[in-house]
Amino acid sequence: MSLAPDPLSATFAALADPTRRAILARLALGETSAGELARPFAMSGPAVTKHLKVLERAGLISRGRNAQLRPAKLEAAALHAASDWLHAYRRFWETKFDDLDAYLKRLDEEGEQQ
Amino acid sequence: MSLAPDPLSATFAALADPTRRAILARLALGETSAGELARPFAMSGPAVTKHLKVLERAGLISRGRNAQLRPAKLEAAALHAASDWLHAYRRFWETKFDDLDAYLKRLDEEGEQQ
DNA sequence: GGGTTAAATAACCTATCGGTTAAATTAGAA
DNA sequence: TTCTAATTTAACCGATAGGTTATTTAACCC
Repeated sequence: MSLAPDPLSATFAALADPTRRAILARLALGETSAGELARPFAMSGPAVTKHLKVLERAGLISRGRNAQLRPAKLEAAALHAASDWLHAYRRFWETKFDDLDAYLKRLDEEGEQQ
Repeated sequence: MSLAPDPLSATFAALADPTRRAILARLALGETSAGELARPFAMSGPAVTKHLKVLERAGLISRGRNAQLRPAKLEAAALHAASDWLHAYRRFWETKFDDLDAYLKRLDEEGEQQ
């Protein structure tokens, strides 16, 4: 069994996967079953089960029970904690936008990547 | 070489490590060298170099040059993008807090009736 | 009970992560 | 040039991540 990381690390790690972010986006529209969540992805059922487990351990979702279905529901507290952490840096990017030199350099570097 | 993930995934993955978040917190106070960043951690130099590389590939920092030193500097744009993503869910947890607020208010009013 | 459907578990595979030590690089100082 | 300091690169290691297929469990329906 893996050692439990701190909650914030677990949250950011859970968000670091586009499939999981898509699942959260879907759940923001309302709770739904694992099968329904799996449908849009070219991915096996067990893979989705694993993603849901990661999200659950990060506190980002909770699971319910409705006959054979195990609906997943968005739990926003962990998102809130992640947002709070980032918020501490907001001051930083708001005050640094007048750094034209860094801006142009970044644009140039991004251009080279493609 | 690893396949480049999408930028948002790279950012969240970079934030999913307490050492790297501590590095960013230090850099929010001002740019500094790799050695200075390594000092508070019980960790070898190469390990810090790797963390800095992860942060750099995520666009969260940039590196400079000052003699033998390679000062790292916080780059806030990627943090901004991550914050924007989370912001889309703000409505969700704020609604929940509104619900809680209304619930407490209702409890209070019901209490007054008795 | 027997069949069907939804989901989870088990076992496995490959790639990436986070660390190590040892060697190479880069730049200044004597 | 030679020495020294800061950092990176190379090579390696064990653990974790993200996927697969096959099997099992859970709950409903007849």
